[in-house]
Amino acid sequence: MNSEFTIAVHSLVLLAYLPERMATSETIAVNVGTHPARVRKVMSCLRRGGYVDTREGSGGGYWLTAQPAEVTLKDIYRVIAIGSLMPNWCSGNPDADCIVGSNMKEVMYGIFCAAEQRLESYFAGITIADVLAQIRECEPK
Amino acid sequence: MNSEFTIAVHSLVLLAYLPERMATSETIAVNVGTHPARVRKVMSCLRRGGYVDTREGSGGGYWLTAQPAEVTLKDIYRVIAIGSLMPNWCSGNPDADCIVGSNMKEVMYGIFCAAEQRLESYFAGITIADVLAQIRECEPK
DNA sequence: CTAACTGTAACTGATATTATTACAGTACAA
DNA sequence: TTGTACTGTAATAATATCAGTTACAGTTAG
Repeated sequence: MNSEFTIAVHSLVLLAYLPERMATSETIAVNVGTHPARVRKVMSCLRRGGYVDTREGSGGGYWLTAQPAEVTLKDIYRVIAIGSLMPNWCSGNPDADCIVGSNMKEVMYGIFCAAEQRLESYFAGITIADVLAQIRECEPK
Repeated sequence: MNSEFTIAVHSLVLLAYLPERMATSETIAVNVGTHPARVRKVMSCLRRGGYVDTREGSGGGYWLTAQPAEVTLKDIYRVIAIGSLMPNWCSGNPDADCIVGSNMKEVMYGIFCAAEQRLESYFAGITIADVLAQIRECEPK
C-alpha cells in the first residue's frame, strides 16, 4: 500500500482536531511530514469525495465539511487507495495447457478481491473521530 | 504486497495437483511464469516452514510434504509476506508539539497491525486444497 | 495590483521489485 | 570417478513504483 491513505487519514484527523477545522497545505504538510504539493494532491481526492472543501487564493486552504464521526477509513480507502492490496504482478498464463497455470491468475484475483472486502469492512468500523480519540489517549510527550 | 506470496501459493497448488506431488524449479517457473531462481528462493522459505521438502542433485526438486487440506494461505502469508500490508512510509513526527503530529505514527501502526490480523484470519479460512478445487471449477479452456 | 493560496503536471532521485547471471554444493547414475 | 542435473544463494541489472521537488497557471482577499 502506498502512503497516500495514511496522509489522507492524518490530514482529516488534523483538521478535525483544529478548532477552525481549517488549514493550508503548508500547515498540514509540516504536521504530516511531507511536501505541500503531495498534500494538495491527496486533498484534491478528498474534495472530490466530498469530505473537505477548498478555497483557493489568499486566506484559502482546506476545511473539513464531513462529520468526523461519520467518515470511516473505508470511505477514505475507497477514494484514495482502492485496489492496493492486490500485487501488480500476476502468476500463470491463461493460454497454458495445464489447468493450474491457466486458471491461477483468475483464482488469485478472486481471493485478493475478497481479501480487500475484508479489509474494507474492518476500515468501515473506524471513523476519523475514533482515530482522533486514540490520539488523545496516547501518553503526552 | 509483493508477488512472492502468489508465487508460493501457485507453487504449492501445482505440487498438490501433480500426481507425484513433485517438480523441479524449472517446471514450476514455467507454470508460474517467472524465473527458476526466483522459485528456488520462495521454495527455500517454504522448506524452512516445513511445507515442502527438497532434494539437490540429479533427479532432485521439490515435493509437497504437507497435506493440501491442512496448509492455509495464512500459514504461507506468515512465512513469505508478513508485514506487507503496512506502508513503508510513516506520517508524523514523534517530536512534534502537536499531539496529532506526534502520535499519528503510533496510532496508524496499531490500525495497520489490526488490519493485518483481519487479513490473516481471512487467509486462515482458505487451504491449498480449496484453491485447487477452485481451479478445477474454472471453465476448461 | 499584490500576496497568499490551490490545482496540476513534469521532472528527479530514491527505493522496491523482478529478472537474470553466476557459481558452489549435492546427488544420482553410468 | 566423472558427467549431468539439480538446489542454494548472492550479486547484478533492468524496470517499476514511490516520494520529493519545482514550476507555473489560476483564484481570491484586501
